[in-house]
Amino acid sequence: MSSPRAAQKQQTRQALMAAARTLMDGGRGFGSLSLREVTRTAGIVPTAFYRHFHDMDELGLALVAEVGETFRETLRQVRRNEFELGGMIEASTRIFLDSVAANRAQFLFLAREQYGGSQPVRQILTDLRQRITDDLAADLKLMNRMPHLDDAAMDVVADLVVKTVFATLPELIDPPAESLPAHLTAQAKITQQLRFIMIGGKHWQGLGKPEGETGTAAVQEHQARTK
Amino acid sequence: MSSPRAAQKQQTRQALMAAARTLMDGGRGFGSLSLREVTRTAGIVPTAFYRHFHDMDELGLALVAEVGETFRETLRQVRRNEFELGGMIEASTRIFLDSVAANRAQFLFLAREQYGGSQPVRQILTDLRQRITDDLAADLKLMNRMPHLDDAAMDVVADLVVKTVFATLPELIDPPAESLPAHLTAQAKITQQLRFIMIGGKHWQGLGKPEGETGTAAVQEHQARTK
DNA sequence: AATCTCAGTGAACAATTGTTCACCAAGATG
DNA sequence: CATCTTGGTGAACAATTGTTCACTGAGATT
Repeated sequence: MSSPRAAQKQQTRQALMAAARTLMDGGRGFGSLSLREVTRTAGIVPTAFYRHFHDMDELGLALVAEVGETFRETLRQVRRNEFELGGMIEASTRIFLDSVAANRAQFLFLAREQYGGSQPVRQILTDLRQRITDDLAADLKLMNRMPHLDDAAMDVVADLVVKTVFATLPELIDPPAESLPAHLTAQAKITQQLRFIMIGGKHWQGLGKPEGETGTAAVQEHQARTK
Repeated sequence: MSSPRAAQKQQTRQALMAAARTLMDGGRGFGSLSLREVTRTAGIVPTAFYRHFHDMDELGLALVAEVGETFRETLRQVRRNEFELGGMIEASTRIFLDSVAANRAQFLFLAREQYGGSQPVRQILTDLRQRITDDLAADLKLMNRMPHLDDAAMDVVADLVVKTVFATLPELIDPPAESLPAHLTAQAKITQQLRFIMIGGKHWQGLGKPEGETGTAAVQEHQARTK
């Protein structure tokens, strides 16, 4: 047991990542953190940083990998949870929100840097999000709840769901301001929003003619115009 | 005519804002820009900065105000455009995308800083977004397209729409990577996603029992279990 | 027990930062 | 015309930055 040296190293590495997350808690963006600040917060000397990361960017990539792993593990947990039709969204949302609360600092990094980070960080975050979207799309195709949608349309739905979840992260992380306007917890709100999307997918009727709707001509005309 | 002095001042002020936007084009976050960089890019000496802004934060607030005005003006343009039922989303989307393209740097700031910025910047951006959401909610209530939704539910739909639009901004601004996977332009994708949402709102049937759906019992059981 | 590895140290560096101050000169005001 | 206002200048400052280098000493290897 004890400390086989390599363990001590990874411990310091974790301290550096934790230091970066801590500094970001104060509202700062990752890109504005200095190497010296991070080492100072982690309790080591600046030069020791280079024993773990070549760059601040590389630290950023490590943080992405970390939250990515947490995220995907949470999704595995969601998928494992067998769900009945009506309760699926509620159950999934609750599991997800619990995970966000349990790993607040990690998801804070994700929320902050998803569009703000440096180019390499943003690129790898885009990849992570794409993988998540693809997984969700595959799941949606398996459970046959949107019979009118072809695969391409299902991809668009999955993209919308993931987009919504990612865009909701800040609300879930920040102090939710105050008891919200109505009796709307973040949980209730995101649940209802995801349900709107799923219902929309379920009632989609092909080419812009959801039900007794008019306006098909306008749609087709527009699509022709933009072809 | 000529230059009444105050005009020259506002011109320099604009140069400072433009400089900040230009520097952000390189993938940097606003929070990582230095005062000296900005003045250097704007072509003035560092000390002159203080004749216009007390702070870098104050520059950030000015940038928020600018893009906020552009945004709301665009929405006014959307609202002015009389729309037929089927073509409303398409027409609105097109107007919006045109505005984003025409004011790319402004919207880039909005997209990047919506969750990444310093606390004062983020606060005022939250306010801006809330005003936009409220306006949209009011519009949705006027045109009576979702009869089953009460006002609170309509607010949630408006929030979802605005969330989607804001979260889509980065795709609209960055080089769209390459000819997208399928024949999916950004325009077509966001249009279809907004349509999913609107259809979902239209077919909403009250309390979690959208149609011939089962599962209400499961929901209650889960909620009881996690209480 | 002797040797090697390597995570962390501490001094030193050139560069850049935010902010101050006295100063200028062109436009506004009388 | 004389005077005042004020946007922009340039030198100077203490502080902080990223990176280098030679070093140490405890754990790993032999």
